[in-house]
Amino acid sequence: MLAVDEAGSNRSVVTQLRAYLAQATLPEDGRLPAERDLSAVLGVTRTELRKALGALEAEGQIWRHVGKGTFMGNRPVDTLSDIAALSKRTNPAELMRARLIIEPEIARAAALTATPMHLAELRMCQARTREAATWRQYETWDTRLHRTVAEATQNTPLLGLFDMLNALRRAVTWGRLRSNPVKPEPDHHSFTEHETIITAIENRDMNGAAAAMRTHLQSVERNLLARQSSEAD
Amino acid sequence: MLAVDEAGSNRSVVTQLRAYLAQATLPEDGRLPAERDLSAVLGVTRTELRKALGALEAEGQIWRHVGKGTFMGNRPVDTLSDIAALSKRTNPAELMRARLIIEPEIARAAALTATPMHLAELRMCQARTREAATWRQYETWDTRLHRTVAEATQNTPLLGLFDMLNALRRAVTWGRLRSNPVKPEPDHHSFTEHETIITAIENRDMNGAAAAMRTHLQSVERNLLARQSSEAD
DNA sequence: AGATCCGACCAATTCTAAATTGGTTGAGAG
DNA sequence: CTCTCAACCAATTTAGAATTGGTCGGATCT
Repeated sequence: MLAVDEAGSNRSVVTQLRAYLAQATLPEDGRLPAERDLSAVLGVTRTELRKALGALEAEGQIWRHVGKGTFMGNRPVDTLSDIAALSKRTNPAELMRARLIIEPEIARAAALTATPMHLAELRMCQARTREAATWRQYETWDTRLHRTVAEATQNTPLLGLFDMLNALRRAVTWGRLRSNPVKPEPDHHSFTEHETIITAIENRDMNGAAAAMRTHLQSVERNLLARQSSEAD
Repeated sequence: MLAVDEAGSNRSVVTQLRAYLAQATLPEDGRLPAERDLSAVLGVTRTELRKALGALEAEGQIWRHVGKGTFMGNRPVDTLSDIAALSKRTNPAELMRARLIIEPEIARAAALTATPMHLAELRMCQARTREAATWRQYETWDTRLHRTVAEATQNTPLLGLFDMLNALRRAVTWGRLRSNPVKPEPDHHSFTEHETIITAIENRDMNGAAAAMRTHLQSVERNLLARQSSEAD
């Protein structure tokens, strides 16, 4: 009934559990048997086992989750890399801040590594956006242009990050489509801004590419805010 | 039997299909009924319908995928945001290049937005890494320190990108764990480098924070290469 | 003959229901 | 009082059925 006694009885199970963990060969992911099974193997009550597991969890040796199981090692940080979950916790303004931080650096890297093939595709996308008869077509080629910049870095992880930002953008902007059905006007700001970006990349001007991309995104942001304020547009 | 006749018969189904698409109210994701159902609704053969769908797909109005269905709009770019798929197409060197591009910018942003709470947590993580008795513990707090920098940006998408990079790192490094069981030495390069990063963030020195983070990552990279060359270590 | 229709089948994907898992509660035994 | 045991709960995984676009071969019609 004394605290010492409780600790004592628990400690024996804990040590027994520690011995088991040291000896057992558990699967790649470090998952150990279910509590019901493990209690049978160790010949202890589930209640007892759970106390011992609780102790090990408290000292960070293991981590548990309902429906998943009990695992050895550090609990993995709950990764926010899920687009759907992420899109619910953010907003267009925050997303634009992230884009302003990331995409200029992607453009900078692209200026260093772009191949003639990439440059040709950039030029083609630029031409297609000018020819676009509808906003749908414009956005198709605009998206591809920006993705080509990311591809030009020739860096797979970087391209993955860019895709994630893009997926987020679609998820966040979801619902409020472009209300304006007319096609983009020939003096749309994006045309000259795209031109500046592509030229900088062609000239291997890393700082110029980053600056041009930043300017472009700020321009897009200004446009979004303007459209938001005048609802009808 | 002439080519014109074929085109003529197809065109009628195509126009019928176009009319249906213009009139029908399809779900949020733009998915239209299954071919077997749609053919019944339009009163045409599935073969005929498929020809018409093929035409519309060719001109980019719709896109199809086995098991998924047929959808209106542009085919979504096959996003590389899947960690597992991504980790197979990349390598540690490429990943480190991406980190060198992204993480300094995260540190720069953090220097601008970090709250006293974040600074306190950074200091705590730094202390914990110094106290670490094993590499496992060291890595736990090192990881948390770097994530706190990302949290300090107070930007959800940016934090998501950071988590994605981290998940990638774990996936790519998978298999070759740290072979050295001894604890980190007191003069480990990371200690002073972390100190420089945290100090810069405390001083709201954005350029300093970015530079310190870049230096730190380059140091880690050097370390990795050295360990790789001397396999035994 | 030759195109078309029809049914069946295939592989990729989604949907659904059962099984599993850690966490919790309450009655009863010691 | 404490511990045990069984049942239950919600989160998660798993496995199998159902669905979907794509394909093939024989039957049918022109």
